[in-house]
Amino acid sequence: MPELPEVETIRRELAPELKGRRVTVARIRRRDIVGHPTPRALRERLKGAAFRGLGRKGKYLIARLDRGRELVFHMRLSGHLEVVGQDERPRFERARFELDDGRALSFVEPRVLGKVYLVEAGCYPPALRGMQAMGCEPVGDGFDRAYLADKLSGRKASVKSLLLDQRVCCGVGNIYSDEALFRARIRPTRPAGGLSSAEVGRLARSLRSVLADGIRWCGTTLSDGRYLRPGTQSGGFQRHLKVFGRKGEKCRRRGCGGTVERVKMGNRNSYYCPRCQR
DNA sequence: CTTGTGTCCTGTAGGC
DNA sequence: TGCCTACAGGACACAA
Repeated sequence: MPELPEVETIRRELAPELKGRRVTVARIRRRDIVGHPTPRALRERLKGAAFRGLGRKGKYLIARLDRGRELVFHMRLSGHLEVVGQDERPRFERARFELDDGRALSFVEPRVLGKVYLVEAGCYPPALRGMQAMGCEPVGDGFDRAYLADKLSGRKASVKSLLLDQRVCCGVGNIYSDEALFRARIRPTRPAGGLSSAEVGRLARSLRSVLADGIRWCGTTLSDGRYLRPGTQSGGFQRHLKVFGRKGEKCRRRGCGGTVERVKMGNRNSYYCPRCQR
């Protein structure tokens, strides 16, 4: 499930491949993969488009094109991007952008929940309003205790559910929110507004550090292999997970001896150590 | 406005 | 062996 560190890794590894390239032909294998405009309009407008750079906002990957346009990708749960040779066609390829060097950018998304959008920069359609409403990035400027306190204060919802809210912590998903809460020693079920100032400070710092570590290790590839880097290598952060996916296993904090538990909140799982996290 | 729930989608794991 | 169900989960629509 690509979250901020995974999308950032894709951005860094794809950028040199796309530099100076043009799209010759866009092929849409599954219509539902196109979020805006229509598959036909996207195909027509993309013909000959040149890549100018690769950016990222939260979990969105943004390819800047010529004439002020942007090709925006969202991987959702299982998407990934890779540059492949002419004759290579990855399984679950949903869209393919042939490049002028004979290779192709392939958008692979087994579950077809991901989307690709072609838009005018700064003029986003309703389908992308989530991207505009996004809050501060935990890896960027302005994400500190004061910012987080403002977002969490007075809220009765669980701190976990608010960390997943992209208007609060853009780029954070299920894995990194659980890991950040572990580092901050806070239970995911705690009402957000009930955190002390010190806890909010710890949480802000933990989010920054866990995402930075995720980027350093090129993201998290779970045993299901849902996330892969553009060269189809695995990330490395799964080796550093303290709680996520470790239900029933021993807490990794030295001298703790607790057992990781899993709670279902809404329809998603949260993992935590009941001894370390209060 | 806030909060919780259901839905999208499809491959895979696990049960029987 | 093979079928069937539950599950994964980010974002959003919608209800209370």
